[in-house]
Amino acid sequence: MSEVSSPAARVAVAPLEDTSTFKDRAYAALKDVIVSLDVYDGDGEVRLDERRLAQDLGISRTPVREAMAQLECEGFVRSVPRRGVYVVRKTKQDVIELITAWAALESMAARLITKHARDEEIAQLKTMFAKFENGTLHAKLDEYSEVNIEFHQAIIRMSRNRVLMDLAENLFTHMRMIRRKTIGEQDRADRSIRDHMNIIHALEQRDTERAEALVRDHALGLAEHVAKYADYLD
Amino acid sequence: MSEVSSPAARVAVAPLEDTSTFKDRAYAALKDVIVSLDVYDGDGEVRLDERRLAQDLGISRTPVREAMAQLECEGFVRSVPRRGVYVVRKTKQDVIELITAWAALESMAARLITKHARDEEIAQLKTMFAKFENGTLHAKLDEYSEVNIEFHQAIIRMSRNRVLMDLAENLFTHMRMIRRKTIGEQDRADRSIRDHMNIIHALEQRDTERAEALVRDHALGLAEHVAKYADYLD
DNA sequence: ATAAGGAATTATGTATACCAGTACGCCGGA
DNA sequence: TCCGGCGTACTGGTATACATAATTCCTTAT
Repeated sequence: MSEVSSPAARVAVAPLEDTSTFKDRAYAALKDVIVSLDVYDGDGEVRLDERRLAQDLGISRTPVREAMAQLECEGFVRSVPRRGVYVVRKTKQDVIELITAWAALESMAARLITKHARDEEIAQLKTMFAKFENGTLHAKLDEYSEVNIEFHQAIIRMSRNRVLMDLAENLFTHMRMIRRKTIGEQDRADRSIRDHMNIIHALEQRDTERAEALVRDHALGLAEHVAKYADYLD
Repeated sequence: MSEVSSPAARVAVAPLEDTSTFKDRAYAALKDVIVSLDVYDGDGEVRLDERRLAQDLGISRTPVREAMAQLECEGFVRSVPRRGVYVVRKTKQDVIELITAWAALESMAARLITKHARDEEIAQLKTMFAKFENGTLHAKLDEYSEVNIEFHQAIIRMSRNRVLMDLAENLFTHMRMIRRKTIGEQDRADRSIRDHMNIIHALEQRDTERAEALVRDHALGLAEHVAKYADYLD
Protein backbone atom coordinates (compact mmCIF):
# COMPACT_ATOMS: atom_id res chain seq x y z
CA MET A 1 0.00 0.00 0.00
CA SER A 2 1.59 3.23 -1.08
CA GLU A 3 0.78 6.00 1.33
CA VAL A 4 1.43 9.30 -0.44
CA SER A 5 1.24 10.52 -4.01
CA SER A 6 -0.30 7.29 -5.19
CA PRO A 7 -2.53 7.54 -8.27
CA ALA A 8 -5.65 6.99 -6.15
CA ALA A 9 -5.23 9.16 -3.11
CA ARG A 10 -6.55 7.61 0.10
CA VAL A 11 -9.56 9.64 1.12
CA ALA A 12 -10.84 9.25 4.63
CA VAL A 13 -14.17 7.54 4.17
CA ALA A 14 -16.40 5.61 6.53
CA PRO A 15 -17.34 2.04 5.62
CA LEU A 16 -20.74 3.26 4.40
CA GLU A 17 -22.84 1.45 6.90
CA ASP A 18 -26.35 1.96 5.61
CA THR A 19 -27.95 -1.21 6.77
CA SER A 20 -31.49 0.08 6.76
CA THR A 21 -33.81 -2.73 5.85
CA PHE A 22 -37.56 -2.86 6.24
CA LYS A 23 -37.18 -5.52 8.89
CA ASP A 24 -34.98 -3.30 11.03
CA ARG A 25 -37.21 -0.30 10.62
CA ALA A 26 -40.26 -2.39 11.44
CA TYR A 27 -38.41 -3.68 14.49
CA ALA A 28 -37.69 -0.17 15.71
CA ALA A 29 -41.20 1.02 15.01
CA LEU A 30 -42.82 -1.92 16.74
CA LYS A 31 -40.53 -1.61 19.73
CA ASP A 32 -41.46 2.05 20.06
CA VAL A 33 -45.11 1.19 19.87
CA ILE A 34 -44.83 -1.55 22.44
CA VAL A 35 -42.80 0.50 24.90
CA SER A 36 -45.15 3.45 24.67
CA LEU A 37 -48.19 1.23 24.76
CA ASP A 38 -48.60 1.19 28.50
CA VAL A 39 -49.94 -2.31 28.66
CA TYR A 40 -50.18 -2.02 32.41
CA ASP A 41 -53.06 0.41 32.24
CA GLY A 42 -55.92 -1.67 31.00
CA ASP A 43 -56.23 -5.32 31.81
CA GLY A 44 -57.13 -6.68 28.41
CA GLU A 45 -54.48 -8.54 26.51
CA VAL A 46 -52.95 -6.55 23.70
CA ARG A 47 -52.74 -8.49 20.49
CA LEU A 48 -50.69 -7.25 17.58
CA ASP A 49 -52.33 -7.84 14.25
CA GLU A 50 -49.66 -8.56 11.68
CA ARG A 51 -51.75 -7.51 8.74
CA ARG A 52 -52.88 -4.30 10.35
CA LEU A 53 -49.35 -3.38 11.41
CA ALA A 54 -47.95 -4.21 8.00
CA GLN A 55 -50.57 -2.04 6.40
CA ASP A 56 -49.96 0.83 8.80
CA LEU A 57 -46.23 0.65 8.21
CA GLY A 58 -46.80 0.48 4.50
CA ILE A 59 -44.92 -2.78 4.07
CA SER A 60 -45.81 -6.42 3.72
CA ARG A 61 -46.22 -8.95 6.49
CA THR A 62 -42.89 -10.64 5.93
CA PRO A 63 -40.57 -8.03 7.47
CA VAL A 64 -43.12 -7.44 10.20
CA ARG A 65 -43.03 -11.10 11.11
CA GLU A 66 -39.25 -11.14 11.18
CA ALA A 67 -39.26 -8.12 13.43
CA MET A 68 -41.72 -9.94 15.66
CA ALA A 69 -39.36 -12.88 15.90
CA GLN A 70 -36.68 -10.58 17.27
CA LEU A 71 -39.04 -8.87 19.67
CA GLU A 72 -40.15 -12.23 20.91
CA CYS A 73 -36.70 -13.42 21.86
CA GLU A 74 -36.15 -10.13 23.63
CA GLY A 75 -39.20 -10.87 25.69
CA PHE A 76 -41.47 -8.05 24.57
CA VAL A 77 -44.06 -10.12 22.81
CA ARG A 78 -45.15 -13.70 23.00
CA SER A 79 -46.17 -15.57 19.91
CA VAL A 80 -48.84 -18.20 20.35
CA PRO A 81 -48.91 -20.37 17.24
CA ARG A 82 -52.03 -19.94 15.21
CA ARG A 83 -53.32 -17.41 17.71
CA GLY A 84 -51.21 -14.35 17.19
CA VAL A 85 -48.61 -12.35 19.05
CA TYR A 86 -49.40 -10.67 22.32
CA VAL A 87 -47.57 -7.94 24.18
CA VAL A 88 -46.23 -9.49 27.34
CA ARG A 89 -47.37 -8.11 30.63
CA LYS A 90 -44.81 -8.69 33.33
CA THR A 91 -46.11 -10.03 36.59
CA LYS A 92 -44.87 -8.72 39.88
CA GLN A 93 -42.67 -11.77 40.19
CA ASP A 94 -41.25 -11.11 36.73
CA VAL A 95 -40.41 -7.54 37.65
CA ILE A 96 -38.70 -8.61 40.84
CA GLU A 97 -36.60 -11.11 38.93
CA LEU A 98 -35.85 -8.48 36.34
CA ILE A 99 -34.58 -6.04 38.94
CA THR A 100 -32.57 -8.78 40.61
CA ALA A 101 -30.83 -9.61 37.36
CA TRP A 102 -30.26 -5.94 36.81
CA ALA A 103 -28.69 -5.71 40.27
CA ALA A 104 -26.31 -8.47 39.26
CA LEU A 105 -25.26 -6.72 36.08
CA GLU A 106 -24.96 -3.24 37.51
CA SER A 107 -23.01 -4.30 40.57
CA MET A 108 -20.54 -6.05 38.30
CA ALA A 109 -20.36 -2.88 36.25
CA ALA A 110 -19.53 -0.93 39.41
CA ARG A 111 -16.80 -3.41 40.18
CA LEU A 112 -15.30 -2.97 36.75
CA ILE A 113 -15.49 0.80 37.02
CA THR A 114 -13.39 0.84 40.17
CA LYS A 115 -10.75 -1.07 38.28
CA HIS A 116 -10.74 0.45 34.83
CA ALA A 117 -12.51 3.80 34.67
CA ARG A 118 -10.68 7.10 34.63
CA ASP A 119 -11.20 9.64 37.39
CA GLU A 120 -12.76 12.13 35.00
CA GLU A 121 -15.43 9.69 33.98
CA ILE A 122 -16.43 9.07 37.55
CA ALA A 123 -16.42 12.77 38.24
CA GLN A 124 -18.91 13.27 35.46
CA LEU A 125 -21.44 11.20 37.36
CA LYS A 126 -21.51 13.87 40.03
CA THR A 127 -22.65 16.59 37.70
CA MET A 128 -25.89 14.78 37.02
CA PHE A 129 -27.19 15.37 40.50
CA ALA A 130 -25.79 18.81 41.03
CA LYS A 131 -29.13 20.54 40.83
CA PHE A 132 -30.89 18.03 43.04
CA GLU A 133 -28.38 18.09 45.83
CA ASN A 134 -29.73 21.14 47.58
CA GLY A 135 -33.19 19.66 47.66
CA THR A 136 -34.92 22.71 46.23
CA LEU A 137 -35.79 21.05 42.95
CA HIS A 138 -37.57 18.38 44.80
CA ALA A 139 -40.89 18.73 43.11
CA LYS A 140 -39.63 17.80 39.70
CA LEU A 141 -39.99 14.12 40.17
CA ASP A 142 -40.32 13.18 36.56
CA GLU A 143 -37.19 15.10 35.72
CA TYR A 144 -35.41 13.33 38.51
CA SER A 145 -36.68 10.07 37.15
CA GLU A 146 -34.94 10.79 33.89
CA VAL A 147 -31.69 11.60 35.63
CA ASN A 148 -32.12 8.50 37.71
CA ILE A 149 -32.31 6.28 34.66
CA GLU A 150 -29.47 8.19 33.07
CA PHE A 151 -27.31 7.50 36.11
CA HIS A 152 -27.83 3.78 36.01
CA GLN A 153 -27.26 3.62 32.30
CA ALA A 154 -24.06 5.57 32.77
CA ILE A 155 -22.85 3.05 35.32
CA ILE A 156 -23.43 0.24 32.91
CA ARG A 157 -21.85 2.13 30.04
CA MET A 158 -18.74 2.94 32.01
CA SER A 159 -18.10 -0.75 32.53
CA ARG A 160 -17.01 -0.82 28.89
CA ASN A 161 -18.42 -4.30 28.71
CA ARG A 162 -20.53 -4.73 25.61
CA VAL A 163 -22.30 -7.84 26.92
CA LEU A 164 -23.30 -6.12 30.14
CA MET A 165 -24.48 -3.12 28.16
CA ASP A 166 -26.63 -5.17 25.82
CA LEU A 167 -28.20 -7.27 28.54
CA ALA A 168 -28.86 -4.27 30.75
CA GLU A 169 -30.29 -2.26 27.87
CA ASN A 170 -32.92 -4.90 27.43
CA LEU A 171 -33.78 -5.02 31.11
CA PHE A 172 -33.91 -1.24 31.20
CA THR A 173 -36.37 -1.11 28.37
CA HIS A 174 -38.61 -3.46 30.26
CA MET A 175 -38.24 -1.30 33.34
CA ARG A 176 -39.17 1.82 31.42
CA MET A 177 -42.43 0.17 30.51
CA ILE A 178 -43.51 -0.07 34.11
CA ARG A 179 -41.87 3.15 35.20
CA ARG A 180 -45.02 5.13 34.62
CA LYS A 181 -46.60 3.07 37.34
CA THR A 182 -43.73 3.44 39.79
CA ILE A 183 -43.28 7.15 39.29
CA GLY A 184 -44.22 9.68 41.88
CA GLU A 185 -43.12 7.82 44.93
CA GLN A 186 -41.62 10.75 46.71
CA ASP A 187 -40.09 9.05 49.68
CA ARG A 188 -37.92 6.82 47.56
CA ALA A 189 -36.38 9.74 45.69
CA ASP A 190 -34.64 11.01 48.81
CA ARG A 191 -33.03 7.73 49.59
CA SER A 192 -32.21 7.25 45.96
CA ILE A 193 -30.15 10.42 45.80
CA ARG A 194 -28.28 9.53 48.95
CA ASP A 195 -27.59 6.06 47.60
CA HIS A 196 -26.29 7.47 44.37
CA MET A 197 -23.96 9.84 46.14
CA ASN A 198 -22.58 7.03 48.25
CA ILE A 199 -22.06 4.96 45.14
CA ILE A 200 -20.17 7.75 43.42
CA HIS A 201 -18.05 8.17 46.50
CA ALA A 202 -17.14 4.51 46.60
CA LEU A 203 -16.29 4.58 42.92
CA GLU A 204 -14.05 7.58 43.46
CA GLN A 205 -12.29 5.82 46.28
CA ARG A 206 -11.87 2.78 44.03
CA ASP A 207 -13.43 0.77 46.81
CA THR A 208 -14.41 -2.21 44.69
CA GLU A 209 -16.27 -4.26 47.27
CA ARG A 210 -18.15 -1.32 48.68
CA ALA A 211 -19.16 0.07 45.31
CA GLU A 212 -20.35 -3.33 44.23
CA ALA A 213 -22.31 -3.83 47.42
CA LEU A 214 -23.88 -0.38 47.34
CA VAL A 215 -25.04 -0.72 43.76
CA ARG A 216 -26.35 -4.18 44.39
CA ASP A 217 -28.22 -3.24 47.53
CA HIS A 218 -29.64 -0.14 45.91
CA ALA A 219 -31.18 -2.25 43.17
CA LEU A 220 -32.25 -5.01 45.51
CA GLY A 221 -33.88 -2.36 47.66
CA LEU A 222 -36.03 -1.43 44.71
CA ALA A 223 -36.86 -5.09 44.23
CA GLU A 224 -38.00 -5.33 47.83
CA HIS A 225 -40.01 -2.17 47.45
CA VAL A 226 -41.74 -3.64 44.43
CA ALA A 227 -42.34 -6.86 46.30
CA LYS A 228 -44.02 -4.98 49.12
CA TYR A 229 -45.98 -2.24 47.42
CA ALA A 230 -46.36 -3.01 43.74
CA ASP A 231 -49.61 -4.86 44.02
CA TYR A 232 -50.93 -2.96 41.03
CA LEU A 233 -48.97 -5.44 38.99
CA ASP A 234 -50.57 -8.83 38.40
CA MET B 1 -66.69 -29.05 37.04
CA SER B 2 -68.23 -32.39 37.93
CA GLU B 3 -65.60 -34.91 38.81
CA VAL B 4 -67.15 -38.37 38.56
CA SER B 5 -69.88 -39.98 36.51
CA SER B 6 -70.47 -36.86 34.52
CA PRO B 7 -71.79 -37.32 30.99
CA ALA B 8 -68.38 -36.46 29.59
CA ALA B 9 -65.96 -38.34 31.79
CA ARG B 10 -62.73 -36.52 32.54
CA VAL B 11 -59.96 -38.59 31.03
CA ALA B 12 -56.44 -37.89 32.17
CA VAL B 13 -54.91 -36.37 29.10
CA ALA B 14 -52.06 -33.98 28.58
CA PRO B 15 -52.93 -30.55 27.18
CA LEU B 16 -51.67 -31.70 23.79
CA GLU B 17 -49.01 -29.09 23.66
CA ASP B 18 -47.77 -29.62 20.15
CA THR B 19 -46.95 -26.07 19.27
CA SER B 20 -44.18 -27.14 16.96
CA THR B 21 -44.06 -24.81 14.05
CA PHE B 22 -41.57 -25.00 11.22
CA LYS B 23 -39.97 -21.82 12.46
CA ASP B 24 -39.30 -23.30 15.88
CA ARG B 25 -37.97 -26.52 14.47
CA ALA B 26 -35.77 -24.63 12.05
CA TYR B 27 -34.56 -22.55 14.98
CA ALA B 28 -33.62 -25.63 16.97
CA ALA B 29 -31.98 -27.29 14.01
CA LEU B 30 -29.96 -24.25 13.08
CA LYS B 31 -28.88 -23.67 16.65
CA ASP B 32 -27.68 -27.25 16.86
CA VAL B 33 -25.78 -26.84 13.64
CA ILE B 34 -24.20 -23.61 14.74
CA VAL B 35 -23.20 -24.85 18.16
CA SER B 36 -21.67 -28.01 16.78
CA LEU B 37 -20.07 -26.18 13.91
CA ASP B 38 -16.81 -25.41 15.64
CA VAL B 39 -16.29 -22.11 13.92
CA TYR B 40 -13.10 -21.63 15.87
CA ASP B 41 -11.28 -24.32 13.97
CA GLY B 42 -10.85 -22.90 10.53
CA ASP B 43 -10.42 -19.23 9.96
CA GLY B 44 -12.77 -18.75 7.05
CA GLU B 45 -16.07 -17.06 7.76
CA VAL B 46 -19.00 -19.41 7.83
CA ARG B 47 -21.90 -18.17 5.79
CA LEU B 48 -25.31 -19.74 6.05
CA ASP B 49 -27.10 -20.03 2.74
CA GLU B 50 -30.83 -19.61 3.26
CA ARG B 51 -31.84 -21.54 0.20
CA ARG B 52 -29.49 -24.38 0.92
CA LEU B 53 -30.61 -24.65 4.53
CA ALA B 54 -34.27 -24.44 3.59
CA GLN B 55 -33.78 -27.19 1.05
CA ASP B 56 -31.87 -29.37 3.49
CA LEU B 57 -34.57 -28.92 6.10
CA GLY B 58 -37.24 -29.60 3.53
CA ILE B 59 -39.05 -26.34 4.14
CA SER B 60 -39.22 -22.97 2.49
CA ARG B 61 -37.02 -19.98 3.15
CA THR B 62 -39.61 -18.09 5.17
CA PRO B 63 -39.43 -20.05 8.44
CA VAL B 64 -35.67 -20.32 8.03
CA ARG B 65 -35.40 -16.57 7.84
CA GLU B 66 -37.57 -16.11 10.90
CA ALA B 67 -35.40 -18.56 12.79
CA MET B 68 -32.38 -16.57 11.66
CA ALA B 69 -33.90 -13.40 13.06
CA GLN B 70 -34.10 -15.04 16.47
CA LEU B 71 -30.61 -16.46 16.27
CA GLU B 72 -29.32 -13.05 15.34
CA CYS B 73 -30.72 -11.30 18.38
CA GLU B 74 -29.26 -14.07 20.52
CA GLY B 75 -25.89 -13.26 19.06
CA PHE B 76 -25.18 -16.48 17.23
CA VAL B 77 -25.29 -15.11 13.73
CA ARG B 78 -24.87 -11.74 12.18
CA SER B 79 -26.93 -10.70 9.23
CA VAL B 80 -25.26 -8.41 6.75
CA PRO B 81 -27.94 -6.94 4.49
CA ARG B 82 -27.70 -8.14 0.92
CA ARG B 83 -24.68 -10.23 1.83
CA GLY B 84 -26.00 -13.05 3.91
CA VAL B 85 -25.86 -14.26 7.48
CA TYR B 86 -22.59 -15.31 9.04
CA VAL B 87 -21.90 -17.36 12.13
CA VAL B 88 -20.32 -15.03 14.62
CA ARG B 89 -16.87 -15.80 15.87
CA LYS B 90 -16.29 -14.38 19.30
CA THR B 91 -13.06 -12.52 19.80
CA LYS B 92 -11.00 -12.96 22.92
CA GLN B 93 -12.36 -9.70 24.21
CA ASP B 94 -15.89 -10.91 23.56
CA VAL B 95 -15.27 -14.09 25.50
CA ILE B 96 -13.82 -12.18 28.43
CA GLU B 97 -16.85 -9.93 28.53
CA LEU B 98 -19.08 -12.95 28.25
CA ILE B 99 -17.47 -14.63 31.22
CA THR B 100 -17.59 -11.41 33.20
CA ALA B 101 -21.32 -11.09 32.62
CA TRP B 102 -21.70 -14.70 33.56
CA ALA B 103 -19.79 -14.03 36.78
CA ALA B 104 -22.29 -11.31 37.57
CA LEU B 105 -25.28 -13.55 37.02
CA GLU B 106 -23.93 -16.61 38.78
CA SER B 107 -22.71 -14.72 41.83
CA MET B 108 -26.16 -13.23 42.19
CA ALA B 109 -27.58 -16.72 41.87
CA ALA B 110 -25.31 -17.87 44.69
CA ARG B 111 -26.54 -14.99 46.80
CA LEU B 112 -30.13 -15.97 46.18
CA ILE B 113 -29.39 -19.60 46.98
CA THR B 114 -28.07 -18.75 50.43
CA LYS B 115 -31.34 -17.00 51.12
CA HIS B 116 -33.96 -19.19 49.54
CA ALA B 117 -32.70 -22.68 48.72
CA ARG B 118 -33.45 -25.70 50.85
CA ASP B 119 -30.63 -27.65 52.48
CA GLU B 120 -31.39 -30.74 50.43
CA GLU B 121 -30.92 -28.87 47.20
CA ILE B 122 -27.53 -27.62 48.25
CA ALA B 123 -26.57 -31.08 49.41
CA GLN B 124 -27.31 -32.42 45.96
CA LEU B 125 -24.54 -30.29 44.53
CA LYS B 126 -22.07 -32.33 46.51
CA THR B 127 -22.98 -35.59 44.88
CA MET B 128 -21.86 -34.30 41.51
CA PHE B 129 -18.24 -34.29 42.50
CA ALA B 130 -18.25 -37.39 44.65
CA LYS B 131 -16.29 -39.47 42.20
CA PHE B 132 -13.75 -36.77 41.49
CA GLU B 133 -12.93 -35.98 45.06
CA ASN B 134 -10.43 -38.75 45.58
CA GLY B 135 -8.52 -37.70 42.51
CA THR B 136 -8.40 -41.15 40.95
CA LEU B 137 -10.71 -40.29 38.08
CA HIS B 138 -8.47 -37.48 37.17
CA ALA B 139 -7.79 -38.50 33.65
CA LYS B 140 -11.36 -38.17 32.51
CA LEU B 141 -11.16 -34.53 31.75
CA ASP B 142 -13.99 -34.40 29.30
CA GLU B 143 -16.27 -36.12 31.75
CA TYR B 144 -15.26 -33.63 34.37
CA SER B 145 -15.96 -30.86 31.92
CA GLU B 146 -19.53 -32.06 31.65
CA VAL B 147 -19.92 -32.14 35.41
CA ASN B 148 -18.33 -28.74 35.57
CA ILE B 149 -20.91 -27.24 33.27
CA GLU B 150 -23.64 -29.12 35.08
CA PHE B 151 -22.52 -27.59 38.35
CA HIS B 152 -22.68 -24.05 37.11
CA GLN B 153 -26.02 -24.60 35.47
CA ALA B 154 -27.30 -26.06 38.71
CA ILE B 155 -26.22 -22.95 40.58
CA ILE B 156 -28.13 -20.77 38.19
CA ARG B 157 -31.15 -23.04 38.26
CA MET B 158 -31.30 -23.08 42.03
CA SER B 159 -31.64 -19.33 42.06
CA ARG B 160 -35.22 -19.89 40.92
CA ASN B 161 -34.92 -16.70 38.93
CA ARG B 162 -36.23 -17.16 35.43
CA VAL B 163 -34.49 -14.07 34.07
CA LEU B 164 -31.13 -15.17 35.41
CA MET B 165 -31.71 -18.62 33.99
CA ASP B 166 -32.56 -17.36 30.53
CA LEU B 167 -29.69 -14.92 30.33
CA ALA B 168 -27.20 -17.44 31.66
CA GLU B 169 -28.45 -20.16 29.33
CA ASN B 170 -27.55 -17.98 26.41
CA LEU B 171 -24.12 -17.18 27.73
CA PHE B 172 -23.56 -20.85 28.48
CA THR B 173 -24.38 -21.83 24.95
CA HIS B 174 -21.79 -19.41 23.69
CA MET B 175 -19.30 -20.82 26.15
CA ARG B 176 -19.98 -24.36 25.02
CA MET B 177 -18.97 -23.31 21.52
CA ILE B 178 -15.47 -22.42 22.61
CA ARG B 179 -15.20 -25.14 25.22
CA ARG B 180 -13.60 -27.53 22.78
CA LYS B 181 -10.71 -25.13 22.60
CA THR B 182 -10.41 -24.62 26.33
CA ILE B 183 -10.68 -28.27 27.22
CA GLY B 184 -7.76 -30.29 28.42
CA GLU B 185 -6.18 -27.75 30.63
CA GLN B 186 -5.32 -30.05 33.44
CA ASP B 187 -4.00 -27.61 35.96
CA ARG B 188 -7.21 -25.66 36.03
CA ALA B 189 -9.30 -28.72 36.83
CA ASP B 190 -7.65 -29.12 40.21
CA ARG B 191 -8.32 -25.59 41.26
CA SER B 192 -11.77 -25.81 39.80
CA ILE B 193 -12.76 -28.70 42.05
CA ARG B 194 -11.39 -26.99 45.11
CA ASP B 195 -13.25 -23.82 44.20
CA HIS B 196 -16.46 -25.71 43.74
CA MET B 197 -16.12 -27.40 47.11
CA ASN B 198 -15.55 -24.07 48.78
CA ILE B 199 -18.57 -22.65 47.05
CA ILE B 200 -20.75 -25.51 48.21
CA HIS B 201 -19.46 -25.07 51.72
CA ALA B 202 -20.30 -21.38 51.73
CA LEU B 203 -23.76 -22.13 50.40
CA GLU B 204 -24.30 -24.69 53.14
CA GLN B 205 -23.24 -22.19 55.74
CA ARG B 206 -25.63 -19.67 54.20
CA ASP B 207 -22.71 -17.31 54.06
CA THR B 208 -24.17 -14.95 51.47
CA GLU B 209 -21.25 -12.62 50.98
CA ARG B 210 -18.68 -15.38 50.86
CA ALA B 211 -20.66 -17.55 48.47
CA GLU B 212 -21.22 -14.62 46.19
CA ALA B 213 -17.55 -13.66 46.27
CA LEU B 214 -16.32 -17.20 45.68
CA VAL B 215 -18.57 -17.75 42.70
CA ARG B 216 -17.68 -14.39 41.27
CA ASP B 217 -13.95 -14.86 41.70
CA HIS B 218 -14.10 -18.37 40.30
CA ALA B 219 -15.63 -17.06 37.11
CA LEU B 220 -13.42 -13.99 36.96
CA GLY B 221 -10.47 -16.29 37.40
CA LEU B 222 -11.48 -18.05 34.24
CA ALA B 223 -11.78 -14.69 32.54
CA GLU B 224 -8.26 -13.82 33.56
CA HIS B 225 -7.03 -17.19 32.40
CA VAL B 226 -8.62 -16.59 29.02
CA ALA B 227 -7.11 -13.12 28.91
CA LYS B 228 -3.67 -14.54 29.50
CA TYR B 229 -3.58 -17.76 27.56
CA ALA B 230 -6.39 -17.83 25.04
CA ASP B 231 -4.50 -16.32 22.18
CA TYR B 232 -5.89 -18.96 19.87
CA LEU B 233 -8.98 -16.76 19.78
CA ASP B 234 -8.82 -13.80 17.43
C1' DA C 1 -83.95 -21.00 26.10
C1' DT C 2 -79.77 -23.19 25.96
C1' DA C 3 -76.33 -25.89 24.08
C1' DA C 4 -74.29 -28.53 20.48
C1' DG C 5 -72.89 -28.55 15.77
C1' DG C 6 -71.46 -26.70 11.60
C1' DA C 7 -70.58 -23.29 8.01
C1' DA C 8 -68.35 -18.96 6.97
C1' DT C 9 -64.87 -15.81 7.93
C1' DT C 10 -60.61 -14.36 9.52
C1' DA C 11 -55.75 -14.64 10.44
C1' DT C 12 -51.62 -17.15 10.78
C1' DG C 13 -48.04 -20.32 8.88
C1' DT C 14 -45.81 -21.48 4.81
C1' DA C 15 -44.56 -21.48 0.00
C1' DT C 16 -43.40 -19.15 -4.00
C1' DA C 17 -42.64 -15.35 -7.15
C1' DC C 18 -40.41 -11.09 -8.05
C1' DC C 19 -37.05 -7.43 -7.55
C1' DA C 20 -32.82 -5.33 -6.59
C1' DG C 21 -28.20 -5.31 -5.17
C1' DT C 22 -23.82 -7.87 -5.04
C1' DA C 23 -20.15 -10.68 -6.79
C1' DC C 24 -17.58 -12.39 -10.27
C1' DG C 25 -15.88 -13.22 -14.64
C1' DC C 26 -15.25 -11.61 -19.32
C1' DC C 27 -13.64 -8.45 -22.55
C1' DG C 28 -11.41 -4.43 -24.42
C1' DG C 29 -8.18 -0.77 -24.16
C1' DA C 30 -4.02 1.39 -22.49
C1' DT D 1 0.28 -7.08 -18.27
C1' DC D 2 -2.87 -4.51 -15.83
C1' DC D 3 -6.91 -1.73 -15.15
C1' DG D 4 -11.67 -0.41 -15.81
C1' DG D 5 -16.28 -1.21 -17.70
C1' DC D 6 -19.91 -4.34 -18.68
C1' DG D 7 -22.92 -8.24 -18.29
C1' DT D 8 -24.47 -12.39 -16.18
C1' DA D 9 -25.51 -15.31 -12.36
C1' DC D 10 -26.79 -15.56 -7.85
C1' DT D 11 -28.69 -14.36 -3.32
C1' DG D 12 -31.06 -11.91 -0.01
C1' DG D 13 -35.24 -8.66 0.86
C1' DT D 14 -39.91 -8.17 0.03
C1' DA D 15 -44.48 -9.04 -1.68
C1' DT D 16 -48.07 -12.02 -2.53
C1' DA D 17 -50.63 -16.27 -2.90
C1' DC D 18 -52.38 -20.35 -0.71
C1' DA D 19 -53.67 -23.75 2.87
C1' DT D 20 -55.11 -24.66 7.31
C1' DA D 21 -56.20 -23.73 12.08
C1' DA D 22 -59.11 -20.82 14.97
C1' DT D 23 -62.88 -17.89 15.91
C1' DT D 24 -67.49 -16.41 15.21
C1' DC D 25 -71.98 -16.69 14.48
C1' DC D 26 -75.95 -18.87 12.94
C1' DT D 27 -78.82 -22.83 12.82
C1' DT D 28 -81.12 -26.57 14.90
C1' DA D 29 -82.48 -29.91 18.16
C1' DT D 30 -83.48 -31.08 22.83
